[in-house]
Amino acid sequence: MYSTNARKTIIEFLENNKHNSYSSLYLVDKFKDSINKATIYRNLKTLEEEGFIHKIYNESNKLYEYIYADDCDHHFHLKCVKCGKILHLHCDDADEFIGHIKKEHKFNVSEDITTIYGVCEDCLKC
Amino acid sequence: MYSTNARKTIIEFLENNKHNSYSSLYLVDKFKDSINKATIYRNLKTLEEEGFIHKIYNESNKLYEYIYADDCDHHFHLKCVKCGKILHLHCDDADEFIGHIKKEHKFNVSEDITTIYGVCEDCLKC
DNA sequence: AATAAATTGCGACTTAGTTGCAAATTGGAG
DNA sequence: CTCCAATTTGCAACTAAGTCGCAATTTATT
Repeated sequence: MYSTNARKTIIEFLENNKHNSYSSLYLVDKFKDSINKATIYRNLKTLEEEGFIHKIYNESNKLYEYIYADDCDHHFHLKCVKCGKILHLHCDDADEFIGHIKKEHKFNVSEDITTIYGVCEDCLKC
Repeated sequence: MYSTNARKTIIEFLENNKHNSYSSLYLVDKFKDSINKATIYRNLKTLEEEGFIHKIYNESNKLYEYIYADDCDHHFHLKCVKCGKILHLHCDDADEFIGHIKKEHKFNVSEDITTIYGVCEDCLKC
């Protein structure tokens, strides 16, 4: 994977915003004057394939969203539907829950492609 | 809500296929000779607003999917990424897990808009 | 510096989903 | 049953996120 200006810009932005997810559209708009949208989409695709970022499923079902993959395997993501913030659920209770679903409901959960939606603490006050 | 032929056809189909989800595109194609696609989308929207069906989030992030809402509130849906089958997770362990997330992780989970992905028992054999 | 491979920009394209509008259908009041 | 307003439909044009082919540029290697 070559290190290009476009790629560096995208990675730098995502690295500096690990706690939120950023939709493809947000990135396309943010860098519209410096990086072509096809380039952004191609980079997001490559970065995901190489494991640098994770693609998650947007509740609007319209946009791709990405989070910087800081060792993002094997845990659920909690996404606040109000502010967009992502929480990484490292938690034994989650493992137990998954084990229970496997044993009692005969279903093998894939944490990595599942996003749990809800409202975070900060947004509950609003 | 008026009872029209188009609406009756769509409801009947969804009622007879409660165990799977059907994407908007599937319905558009299935009834392409008898119902205009705008009518299908408008009906899906109306039916969802009235609570007859649930819209869920497709892992491809490209298509709307719907399940017939047979008292579909307050539980997770498990969706098999291989066959598309939906399981309705009525389960105390889920409630405990949600309670734990609320208490320890300060996050209020919305079960109704969350779909848990994985592989079902049947597809595990393949 | 030369070269091959990877990447970019551009613009045209694809396609799921939406919208405006006139025509048709529905259901309730009289 | 008939009339009428409200709802729904079909159609075609539109929107917009994302993709693709290709020529031009950039990158890494020797």
